[in-house]
Amino acid sequence: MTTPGRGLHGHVLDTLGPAITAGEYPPGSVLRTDELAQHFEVSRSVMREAVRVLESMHLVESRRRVGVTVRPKAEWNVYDPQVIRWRLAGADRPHQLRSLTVLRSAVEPVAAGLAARHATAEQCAELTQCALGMVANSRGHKLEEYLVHDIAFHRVILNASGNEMFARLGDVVAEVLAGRTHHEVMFEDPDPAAVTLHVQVAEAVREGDATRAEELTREITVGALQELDILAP
Amino acid sequence: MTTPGRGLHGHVLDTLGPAITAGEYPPGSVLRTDELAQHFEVSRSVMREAVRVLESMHLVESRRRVGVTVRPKAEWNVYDPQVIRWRLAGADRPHQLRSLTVLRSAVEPVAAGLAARHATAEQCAELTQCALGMVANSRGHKLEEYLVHDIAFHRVILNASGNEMFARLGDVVAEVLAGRTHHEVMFEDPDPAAVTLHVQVAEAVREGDATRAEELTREITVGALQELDILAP
DNA sequence: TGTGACATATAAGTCTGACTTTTTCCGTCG
DNA sequence: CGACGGAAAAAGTCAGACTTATATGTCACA
Repeated sequence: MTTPGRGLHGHVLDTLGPAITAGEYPPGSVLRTDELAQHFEVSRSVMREAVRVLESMHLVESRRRVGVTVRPKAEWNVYDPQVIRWRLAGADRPHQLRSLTVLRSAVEPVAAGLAARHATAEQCAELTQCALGMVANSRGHKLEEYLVHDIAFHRVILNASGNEMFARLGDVVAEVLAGRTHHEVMFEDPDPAAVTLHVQVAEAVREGDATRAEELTREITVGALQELDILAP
Repeated sequence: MTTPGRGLHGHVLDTLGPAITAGEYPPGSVLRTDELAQHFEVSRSVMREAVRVLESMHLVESRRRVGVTVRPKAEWNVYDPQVIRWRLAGADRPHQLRSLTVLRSAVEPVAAGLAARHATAEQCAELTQCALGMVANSRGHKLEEYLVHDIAFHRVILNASGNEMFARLGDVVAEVLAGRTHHEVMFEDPDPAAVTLHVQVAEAVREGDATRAEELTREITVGALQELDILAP
C-alpha cells in the first residue's frame, strides 16, 4: 500500500475519503473548507490541499461562493487505487469486489494471451515458480502461502502482457485475491481444478500458445465469477 | 472534458502535468517547490496544491529535505483521465493510443455481453438509434457526424453493462475514437463491415443474445487493433 | 405581476511571512 | 573505520489579511 498519513493532509484524507466513498455524504452535499479545517483541527492550507486531492479524484467539486460539493458516484475516478482501497475498506466492499472481479474476467484472459507472445524467458521462469508454489501450498490449509504465489502469478501475467494499462491492474488483482482469502468464505483448501489451470497457463505461456493461455485464463476467471455468484443463466 | 485552468493551480498543472508525462523530467528528477513557485509566478500555497495533486496521481513524490521527485512511469496512475489526456496530447500519444486500444479489445466485448443481459428497453432503443445514425453517416465524408454516433454507441454499451468500472471507460473510448478520426489516417469513409457489425451488435443486445453480442464486438475491436497494426502473427 | 439591473453577502482563492520538523549530509572524535 | 552529533536544507504547518467570483435577494420599472 501507499504510505498512509504522510503529513496532516494525509490524515484528513484517510478520514474524509472513506466517508465520502462510503456514501456518508450523499451526492450534492456541500462541505465548507473552513468548517472541515476546524473539525479536523488543521489549518486551512492543509485542508485546501486535501480538498484539491479529493477534487482530482473527482469525488468533490469546489466552487466559489458555494463550497465543496460531493459529486455523484458515476463521476468518481473509480480506477484510482486510493479510491479502490477506500471502497474496499468500507460498506461498499462487496459491490466493489464484484465490479473488480468482472473487470478481471475481461482483462486477464487477454493479458495472458499477450503474455504468451511477449513474455521474456525470465518471466516464464518466474511464472512457473509461482505455479509450483501454488501447487506446493494447495493442501494443508496453507492459505497464506498459497495466496502469495497466486498474487505473484497474476502480477507476472499482467506485467508480461507488455501493456502498461494491464500492468497497473496488478495491485487491484492482488487486492481482490487477498480479499477473497481474508474476508470471504475460504475455509477449505483452494479448488484443485483452479490450481491445475494455473499450471497449464504457465505451460501455455512458456510455449507461446496465446490462444490456449487466453482460454485457460478465461476458465480461471469464470471460476472467480462463480464464487461470487455472478453467473450466466 | 474537465474545465481547464480552474484557478491558478489548474494552470500550473496544465503545464507541469504534460511536461512530466511527456518524460521531460526523467524519473528521479528532483524539483523544488519554491523554485517551481517562482518559475510559474505563483505563491507557495498554490504550488503546494498543484504538487499534492501530482502526488495523488503518483507522478511525483514529495519528501522532506529532498524535494519533489518524479516517479518512474510504471508507478503512474495511468487510468487517471487527466493523465490520459496529458499523454494523448503529448509525444507519448501513439503509444498511449495503442495501450488504450488493447484495453478496449479486452473490455468492450465483455461489456457488450453484459449489456445484452442487463440493458433496459430505453438503452436498447438508444443503441439502435446510434447504429442507425452511424449507417446514415457512413458515406459521403460525414466523418464528424459518424464519430458522434460511434462514440455514443460505445458509451451506451459500456453504461448498459451495469458495471461501474466499464462505464467509466466511456470517456477513454471516446478519446480513442475521436483521436482516430482527427489525428490518424481517416480520409475515407468508415469500413462498411464495421458499420454492419455495429448494427448487428445492437440487434444482439436487443435480443439478449450475450454470446453473439460479445463475439461481434470482439470483431469490432479486432478491426481497431488491425488499424494500428497490432496483429496476431 | 413579471423582469431586469444592481447591490450585498459569502465562501473559495491567493499571498505573505514566520515558524517547525524531518532528514540528509558531513565533519569530528573515539 | 565506524559511531555520534551538529548544521543545513527543504518540505510542512500555521495565522491573518486581502481578493475575487458568484449566488441570491432587492428594488425599480415595464
